[in-house]
Amino acid sequence: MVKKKEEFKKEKKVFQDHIQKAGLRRTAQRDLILEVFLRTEEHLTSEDLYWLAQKQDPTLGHTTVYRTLKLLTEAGLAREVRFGDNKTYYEHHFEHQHHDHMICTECGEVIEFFSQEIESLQDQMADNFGFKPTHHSLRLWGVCSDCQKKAEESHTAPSGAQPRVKVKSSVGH
Amino acid sequence: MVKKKEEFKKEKKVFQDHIQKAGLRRTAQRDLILEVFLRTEEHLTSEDLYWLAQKQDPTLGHTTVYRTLKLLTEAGLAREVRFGDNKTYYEHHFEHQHHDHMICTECGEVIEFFSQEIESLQDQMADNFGFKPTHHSLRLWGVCSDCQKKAEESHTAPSGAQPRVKVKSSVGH
DNA sequence: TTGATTGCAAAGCATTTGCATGCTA
DNA sequence: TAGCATGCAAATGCTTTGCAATCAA
Repeated sequence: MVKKKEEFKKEKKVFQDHIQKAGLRRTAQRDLILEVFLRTEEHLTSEDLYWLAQKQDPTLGHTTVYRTLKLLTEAGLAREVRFGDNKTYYEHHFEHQHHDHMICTECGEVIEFFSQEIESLQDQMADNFGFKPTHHSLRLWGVCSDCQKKAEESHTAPSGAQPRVKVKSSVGH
Repeated sequence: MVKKKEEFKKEKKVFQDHIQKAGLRRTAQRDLILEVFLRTEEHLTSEDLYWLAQKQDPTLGHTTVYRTLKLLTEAGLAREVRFGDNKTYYEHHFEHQHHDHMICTECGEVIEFFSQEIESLQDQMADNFGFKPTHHSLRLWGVCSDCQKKAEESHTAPSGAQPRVKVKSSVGH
């Protein structure tokens, strides 16, 4: 894992600025958590991030990760998302275009998508009610193309019971 | 509170059928919980429903309400919804057209809306990814027209801090 | 009679909080 | 030095589970 020194300069500045503006303090833990967050492209929970960062600083505590992720969200670097398994996931938000999610209820894969038409219709709809939207969340649950193929291949009919959503995570614990 | 004997006949049959098909048993508690649920038009939590039903049967337990709401959901009578305050709300689902929600982050009001155009675009979008959607959730958070007016009237600027979503409930405890 | 159902208490789980200690600015 | 940050343990809040007693079919 090569450390590119010049990477994430902008993001780091955003965080430093936010910390300064809020009268907070820069700490080694916050730097580490930001670094690990920026390096990881997947959606991750506080727990995921804890295990990743903990490798670099074994003294790190869960609490600090929770608190720092809130800070990153306030700074506009992260965004909280929920996929239905009752956990809070975080994704990159800085200079990332807004997008929505499709969640496969078989394998947990998360597909990001964006539709300007849907966005416009939402705004229009809100307008009809005199409602001033600040943010929104659109999620589609269903079966991704891979899992559809797998279901066809295995001639045994899939169990009728609907599985609880389980979000796939490539983060090893 | 007048009890209309002939009300909710269809819904009750749906529940009885589901119970029978699943090899379960009809009980006074389940009947009561269903009755109270059907009578209440608002979005309510298991806790809300517990307090309402508890008036009629003081021996009723929280657990039974939780379990019965799951049953109602399986039977297609109820639908789980979340508004961002980390609680599970239930709304009527049987013969109710699918709809989405706008949630006022000032007063907690929940506005239901429906747009066939948005629905179609979602399906189209899913199709682009070979994704077979089973259900979805669209929520807009923002400020309702009433709260906008109130903000204008009180010349004192509203606090900049974004309040946590608090869902209004007209259910008295 | 038999196995589903109930309600209590206890357990789970993700997240938050209190507080003594440690550390930035 | 002041007071923000940390990390542990304990608390929280919603929801689920274990289990003995009860009840529907």
